Amino acid sequence: MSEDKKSLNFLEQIIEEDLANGMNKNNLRFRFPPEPNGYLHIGHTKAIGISFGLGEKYQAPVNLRFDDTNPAKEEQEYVDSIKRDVSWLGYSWDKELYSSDYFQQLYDWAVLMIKDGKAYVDSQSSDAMAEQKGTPTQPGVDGPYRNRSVEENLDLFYRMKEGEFDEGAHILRAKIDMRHTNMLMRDPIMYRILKKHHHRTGNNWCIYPMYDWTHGESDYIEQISHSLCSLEFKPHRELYNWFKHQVYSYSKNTYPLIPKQREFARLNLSYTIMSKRKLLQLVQDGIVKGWDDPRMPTISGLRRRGYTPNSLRKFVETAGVAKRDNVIDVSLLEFCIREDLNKTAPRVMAVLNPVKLVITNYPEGKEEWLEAENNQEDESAGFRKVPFSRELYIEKDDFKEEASSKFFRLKLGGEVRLKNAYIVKAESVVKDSNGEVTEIHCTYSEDTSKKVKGTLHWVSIKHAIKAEVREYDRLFMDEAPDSYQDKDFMEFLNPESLKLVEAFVEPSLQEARVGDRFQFQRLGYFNVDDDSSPNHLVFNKTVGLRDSWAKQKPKLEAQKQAPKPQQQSQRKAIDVIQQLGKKYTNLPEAKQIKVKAEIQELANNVSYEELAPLFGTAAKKVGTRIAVMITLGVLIKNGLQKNADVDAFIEKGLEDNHPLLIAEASAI
RNA sequence: UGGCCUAUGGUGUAACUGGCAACACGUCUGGUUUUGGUCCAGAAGAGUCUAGGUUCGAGCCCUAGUAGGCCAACCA
Repeated sequence: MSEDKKSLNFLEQIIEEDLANGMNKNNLRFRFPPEPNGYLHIGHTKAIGISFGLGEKYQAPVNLRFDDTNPAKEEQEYVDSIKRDVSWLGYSWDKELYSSDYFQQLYDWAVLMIKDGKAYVDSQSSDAMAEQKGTPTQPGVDGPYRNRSVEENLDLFYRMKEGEFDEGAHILRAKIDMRHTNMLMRDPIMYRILKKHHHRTGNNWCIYPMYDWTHGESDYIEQISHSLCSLEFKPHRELYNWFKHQVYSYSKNTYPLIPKQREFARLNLSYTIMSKRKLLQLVQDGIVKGWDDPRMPTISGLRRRGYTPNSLRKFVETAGVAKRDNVIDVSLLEFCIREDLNKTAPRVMAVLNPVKLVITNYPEGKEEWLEAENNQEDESAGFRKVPFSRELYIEKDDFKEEASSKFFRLKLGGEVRLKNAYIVKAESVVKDSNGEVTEIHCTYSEDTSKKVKGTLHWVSIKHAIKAEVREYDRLFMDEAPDSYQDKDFMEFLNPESLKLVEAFVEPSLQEARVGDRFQFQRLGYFNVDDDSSPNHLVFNKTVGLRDSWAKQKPKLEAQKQAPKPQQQSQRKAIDVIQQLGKKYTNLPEAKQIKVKAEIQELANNVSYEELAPLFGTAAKKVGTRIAVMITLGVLIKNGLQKNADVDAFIEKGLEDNHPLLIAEASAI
């Protein structure tokens, strides 16, 4: 019964408020309005999660509406991919709609606005209009066509629609205010002439409505209650409302509800770019193999990479919703997919970088099929058999001739457990002419009860299947590749974002089908790529396992190199005092006394020069000021001469209203 | 020279609408473990951008400043 009340994000709070103020819950309705001019990416997943998530939370319908008002850029391919991605994420829309469905209604309203003197046809060049528009800091001026008669406007607009004019000859503008502080309100364009084929309306129209004139009205027609979009549309809200009020005055009987636009910060991911234009460039320049290349931050790319819908939904949910710019660390994304796959992915063994291991006391020709647990996190996953024989592959990294006790893996004379099999002891190695280890000779023991520190994965050479493994690294080497004004994001491309590996996998993987996900034990999560076929298996590395050994290694090496800068000079006394001071006022009295003694002790190692800057500590940081006061007391006791700064600081302390500070000040 | 928005540990979000800052990721310890994974236990890390003000009391309210973002496409 204990509904753990999670705190609401600001959008949910707005909705709760509206509900509390009398809005009928049945009137709640949301929409996700992509433009079909590219593939959806992880950033869209946030927008999708917000609107569809709200729909689920309030059991309200959510429309999928394609904002298709620019025939020059939009294509059916993108419509299809978007629908596929949204469904794959596990959301279902109420209606599939298109802004282009509303072209006639929009046209009719525009005519009414012309009649009301709220819109006019402008016939200047775009340069001239840009000139008159002014700048963010300078007001615009009225253009020469602003006061055309209603008749003339009506006539010209009609003829625009009939195709009598060339592109660019005329446009329809709303008549608002050329001096408005919001540039968007300076007579925004409503229609332009575009003699292009539209993916849905064909050649029916040669005038197309602009975003601002279309988007809000589409919301209105669909009676969307809350129209949620990203922050860069905040300035548009004023215009959104202006247009809405015009059409409301024409159609309030048909469409009684007025939608409300609210804006949230879009999602940014470290080491990736999110701009559709730039992603398109990666595709067109052949940097990646397509929109669904597993290195792409597109939903289709992540899907192919092996990400699950759950992990993506969890990710955007965990990232949260607010209004400040943010950059989310990729480690959170990786955490989410590991968390999901850990519970569900069957474990198998695969060796990516093999070295041969020969068990000299295991009979040649013998083979055993040993029992292996599929997933210790999931009892229902059951068991499978894996073949064992005299000659195996293990990872090169798992063997060293000599190593410290921190190295839990195999070394000469050392013992290690082979996962699901026996314990082996390395006896000798065979090397090639370069000194590279080509074979490790071991002996095995059938006593598997012994405690050994390390466990290795392996495959039987005779039974192993060759497979192609594609290992991915981040596409960009900079945390924010498109944040530089003087550098192009392409400069940061990681030349090693894709590594092809010929791997050996256990024979059970013969049955693996495209899309199947596995954990290659001790390595990471992998899925079967679309390119895979039964006689040529292809795996993508979705993400590696957490690897605290990889983190440990550089440290150990660093330790070896630097012979320790002996007893790293401890923190300076003044810093410790400052830190103790911070919490001083929060401590129980007994502890305060102890801390005070500690400060006094430390104060003996503080110079006046170190202390003086702290006299300027902000008034409300009382704790710090008390600590400084105590320290000052010790310095004076040790013979420091008071000066004007000291007196001023003591004076200020006496005037304070915190009793502890006053006490310390007057003690001096 | 303008308008709008934002500011809380390294990162992201909270703080029941004014009661001495919580959660997740990340980092670090230790334990368990036939994955150096998982799991378990714990730690470090923020006086909430700055300065004033209101208040018994401010991360929340007010004022000013600072920093960052957005705004001049016949794109969405």
